[in-house]
Amino acid sequence: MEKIYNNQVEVVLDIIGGKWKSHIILHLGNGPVRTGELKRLVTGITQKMLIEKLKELEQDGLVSRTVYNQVPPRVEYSLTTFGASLKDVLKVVCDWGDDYVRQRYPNDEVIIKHDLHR
Amino acid sequence: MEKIYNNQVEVVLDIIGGKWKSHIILHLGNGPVRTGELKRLVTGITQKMLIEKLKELEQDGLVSRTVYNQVPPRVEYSLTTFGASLKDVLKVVCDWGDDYVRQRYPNDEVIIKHDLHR
DNA sequence: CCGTATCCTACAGGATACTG
DNA sequence: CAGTATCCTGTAGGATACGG
Repeated sequence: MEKIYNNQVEVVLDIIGGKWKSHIILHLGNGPVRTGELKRLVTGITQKMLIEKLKELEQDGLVSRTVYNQVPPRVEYSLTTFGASLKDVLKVVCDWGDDYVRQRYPNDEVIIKHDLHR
Repeated sequence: MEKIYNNQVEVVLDIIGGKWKSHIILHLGNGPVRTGELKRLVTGITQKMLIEKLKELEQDGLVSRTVYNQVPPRVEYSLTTFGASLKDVLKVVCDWGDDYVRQRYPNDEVIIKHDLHR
């Protein structure tokens, strides 16, 4: 069953679109992160959404999941090569978003909670 | 009333997210386009969605709308400076999406209807 | 600590018909 | 030709509770 997109941007939107995925990817930049730590980093996300989105990112080849057989359980997530390259692209997007907000909303009408990349 | 985002990527997703906006922006690249022509270019979009998304893009400062007082009515849309710069960013996104699809789905499991930028 | 299962709600997106 | 007004539906996302 083929997937059909109008253009390549839609492919990327399908991968990082929605409320949480970009935030997750940007927090996976510095090496492996445990599930609980990630939940703490991605402010406001529920466990259900975190696991769900991580699973989707894994299926799309952007995130790898490592399980350590120990008690208590330990699971770590990190970016794959694909994920890392996408993160570089997101950096470009971030920079544009930054300029956009600064120029268009110079008086804090728009608030960025986690000001990344600058 | 302030808007709050987790990161700058969300700002951009708010602007170009959804099913149609990226497609519209990419088609507004080559100068002004009339409404009807745009509807023809953006395959499958309904009139309601087209107008709705154009209005949102205009409010976000990415698209400008020019009305010519004549009969029959003539309305043209084009990218603003902001819109044009965003289009350059989308080009980077497109390129990544292209590589991604080529490497991960080399056998046409994924189809791009409008193969842009290459 | 990590993941799953239910249930629920809001809203993006679509079909269609109408106006100037 | 360009735009508006209704009505409808699928699904992303959230609250909550449970299990290994």
